Amino acid sequence: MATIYEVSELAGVSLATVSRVVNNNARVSDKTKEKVINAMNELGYKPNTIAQSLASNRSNSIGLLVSELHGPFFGAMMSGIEGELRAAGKHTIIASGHSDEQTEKDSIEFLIGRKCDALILHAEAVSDEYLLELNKQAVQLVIINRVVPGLESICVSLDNEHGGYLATKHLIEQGHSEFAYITGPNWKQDSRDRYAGHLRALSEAGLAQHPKLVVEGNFQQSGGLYGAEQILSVNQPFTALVCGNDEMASGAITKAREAGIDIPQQVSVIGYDNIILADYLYPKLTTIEYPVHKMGQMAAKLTLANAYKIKEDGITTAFLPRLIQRDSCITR
Amino acid sequence: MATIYEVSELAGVSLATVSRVVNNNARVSDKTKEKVINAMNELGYKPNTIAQSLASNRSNSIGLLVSELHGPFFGAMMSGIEGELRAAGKHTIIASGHSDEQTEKDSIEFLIGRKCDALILHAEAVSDEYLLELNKQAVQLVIINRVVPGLESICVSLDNEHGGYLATKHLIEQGHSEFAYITGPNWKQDSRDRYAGHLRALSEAGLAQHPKLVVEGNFQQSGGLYGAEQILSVNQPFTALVCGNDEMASGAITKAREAGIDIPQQVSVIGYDNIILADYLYPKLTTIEYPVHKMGQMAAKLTLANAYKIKEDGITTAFLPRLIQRDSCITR
DNA sequence: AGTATATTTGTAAGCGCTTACATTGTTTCA
DNA sequence: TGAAACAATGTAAGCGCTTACAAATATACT
Repeated sequence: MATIYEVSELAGVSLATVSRVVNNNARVSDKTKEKVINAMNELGYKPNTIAQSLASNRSNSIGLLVSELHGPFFGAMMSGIEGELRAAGKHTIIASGHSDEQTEKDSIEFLIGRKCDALILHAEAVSDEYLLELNKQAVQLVIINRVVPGLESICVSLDNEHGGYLATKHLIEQGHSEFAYITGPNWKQDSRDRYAGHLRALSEAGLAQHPKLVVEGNFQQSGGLYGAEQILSVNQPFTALVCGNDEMASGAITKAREAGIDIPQQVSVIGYDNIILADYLYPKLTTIEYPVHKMGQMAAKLTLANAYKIKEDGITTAFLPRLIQRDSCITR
Repeated sequence: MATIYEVSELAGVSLATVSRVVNNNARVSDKTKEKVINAMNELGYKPNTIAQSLASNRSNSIGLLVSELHGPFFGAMMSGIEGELRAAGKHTIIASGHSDEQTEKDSIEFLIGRKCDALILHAEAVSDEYLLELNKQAVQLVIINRVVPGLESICVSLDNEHGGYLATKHLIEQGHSEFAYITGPNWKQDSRDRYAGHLRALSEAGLAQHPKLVVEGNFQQSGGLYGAEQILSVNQPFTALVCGNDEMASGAITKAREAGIDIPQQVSVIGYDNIILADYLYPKLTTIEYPVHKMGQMAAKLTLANAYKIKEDGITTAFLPRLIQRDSCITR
């Protein structure tokens, strides 16, 4: 691999001049620039980005921490972020945290070690204090899907409580009064928020949640399978099932169908997230939209604005969920 | 951030000694090692991985090129690869190529520029020649889901032709003789291979593919929607629909249902890949298993073996697909 | 023409590490 | 006891770039 030195030799200029044309950040006469560019082409020169990073303490790349590399939620998020950053000529370095505190910390350290210019974090397991501390250091931070008190301006989030409220309110308006609920993992804030919204809608309507009809799931299809099984086993009647997310709704529908229950005739089901799958389930899933792709884009824009002072307009950090009506909920 | 120099000062030893204990690659007396470790802890020292890479020309990280960051196929692949590499203490740097030649090249260059010790590539758009050339350079390569002549030993792949054959053969055995087919993009080798297998099964049974009943899709749900629409519009009877992958099958089923066609009573549908979604569709989708997660793991193992001489056993590069029977295909 | 000013280029000191080689200290054994 | 062999540590030269600062050259103005 050719180095900047060889280019400078061939072009008959100094290292500094080559560096200047590579980075296009200082005046170089057209004549010299041309010589350098020719030399670069002839040698097939590609800057060593590692050396660039070490010398400049910048890397033109942004670290992204997600919980998992698979699944529609993170897929859409990564995709939204990467697309936006790529358009701005920045690279994305992705690391996964597996919702585990130590793994999240390791990954964050890896990203910092790789001299990322900024970090976009979907961190679930580390504490607020840790994030506050991180923010105090030089790293530019954007936090996605979480609100850390004191860091509101860099937290891109959805009002999950409101979404939970919307879902249940919709069902109440459709005449339902007996609810089952499959939550996400209770240690996750978004899961708790969604459930809180559900309870608020209920109490507003003078209704209550039967405790035997709420079961903790895992935000995955298997959790929906399991949750539906539990709920059906308690022999407590209900006409609507609220799920913490679409994947669990999909599992629950499958299990209910196996049990001979007709969705939505006997039980209405509502999900959360509006992942692409929702539109292809049978029945098509009524759900709450989580604009994760858009939010990813926004997180990226915010990062670009903060880390590179690139002017971006229309920056919002607080997103509002909305109801997507399809076929899995019907009037009672 | 503390540097190795500060650690050496505090511990009262030389830079070299600190480096030795960090890398644990040369004899250091226990006493000295302890002093150094204490100093590192006291300062919260983390090696600057960029500087390490530059100096050592290694990075303990492996570059991964995928086509997209979203979607169940790449999700499972990334997940399989990353898990295996993480277990070996290596980091994964992911870049996406968007099935575009220039973008793939850019991303590969980015990964090389980041001094990845090896590359795992899901490259669809670059030529065989390009990959051969790349392989000649110092970079360790593993290619996934593609067989490049001359590079067989580093290509982890599935016999797509055989899978296509299995799918159609299964339907033939179930008594079907009139087939519709929604292909993936024709420029993709795996898509063509699957279709070739379909044709082979057909001709083996003395059957032929009606040309009006084959339409080119895009490997996404929208392609299934579109494909089914096209096929239904030609008014040519068929009893079985073979889809190039599960996502298109899901779209096709949705569209067929909208058209009032009962799946599988009127038309049997088979997919390909066995993505997680297949098990949650209604009817549950009969499909061909593409063990992408396993193949990802295998690609990672192969990489570890080649790039770091880590002994791994049970390395195979050629995978065989198999039929997964569920509810979307019935005997005629 | 001579000076002041702006533009272009070069020089050289790092960035934080690794590692070949040199040096010093410690054993071993004839 | 002293030379040979080995173990532990230090020295210093890079790795391929960026970037202050200095130097050289071009341009403007009186």
